[in-house]
Amino acid sequence: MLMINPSLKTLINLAKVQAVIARRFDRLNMHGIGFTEFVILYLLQQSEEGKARRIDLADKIGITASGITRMLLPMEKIGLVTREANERDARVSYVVLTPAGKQLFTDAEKTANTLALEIMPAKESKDITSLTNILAKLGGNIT
Amino acid sequence: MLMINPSLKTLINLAKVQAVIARRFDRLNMHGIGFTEFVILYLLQQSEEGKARRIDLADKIGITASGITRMLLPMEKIGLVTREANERDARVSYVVLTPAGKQLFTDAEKTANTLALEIMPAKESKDITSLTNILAKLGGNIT
DNA sequence: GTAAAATCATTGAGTAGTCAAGTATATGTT
DNA sequence: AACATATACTTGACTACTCAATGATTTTAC
Repeated sequence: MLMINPSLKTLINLAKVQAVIARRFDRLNMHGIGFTEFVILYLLQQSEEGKARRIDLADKIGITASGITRMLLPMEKIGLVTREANERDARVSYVVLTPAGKQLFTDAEKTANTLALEIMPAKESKDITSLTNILAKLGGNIT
Repeated sequence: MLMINPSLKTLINLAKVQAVIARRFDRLNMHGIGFTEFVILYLLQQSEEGKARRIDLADKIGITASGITRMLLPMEKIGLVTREANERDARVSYVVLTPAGKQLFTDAEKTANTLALEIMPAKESKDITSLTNILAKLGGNIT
């Protein structure tokens, strides 16, 4: 029985915990969207102008450029976001939050908050702070 | 700009960090296996008899029964694991680690350990302990 | 000012899962 | 003993990504 180091063991548990949590969120099926889509709406809503470059969204949520293209396709189709060109750089295509997208986020946010508190109750604030700090060191920089 | 609660924000960062780490592990392409397959080999190797029920493996790594069936198929095909019946319960089919599977784990473990230490250096032992404890509360019970 | 290198986004092909439904067996209830 | 419920696993159909390659544009270096 080979031993593995504590770092690796921790990363294995991180993967497990995340898998279970992700499934719980996705099963909520919040107003028709999944967890990643919810995070995209959150980031757009939270940005100054309600828009962002595709590559920046991808980096923030930790998926690839290809992944963001594919996630956004159905979201554009159902009208949660639209496309906008950048006048100074023709390579860039902004993702813009629509009023419908903003409204859906507002609704979904309530459901998501409830589940999040079920998983990590506010009274565990020490753990929440501690976890946030560790995740920040690991690249979790979403504010 | 709607605020979301700290618990939810933490879970969003957890998802991001995990996505990035998972991709790093999978890109290693450790001797032909991915991260989840590595964890399956680890759990089998670490078990008393080098075998486990499918459902128990699934629960431990946080995927569904369906998911474990699909993960194991190619692993059986390349001979890392085999199947064994349970005499007392015909519903059960054990997953058994083969010598080839054990050998591959031994090799892959070195690569995985190195990357894990790159992500969470051993000198951050306080963080590792702290993260392990928090993950344990969230259901991360792999030892 | 042109060539080389970098960046942004998309596409084709594939993988690692999901859920819902189904099969087989076992267990609990009366 | 019979019937209902629960458990273990698999399958069909799907989703949410991945990588590698490509096209288009911009930036950098000479």
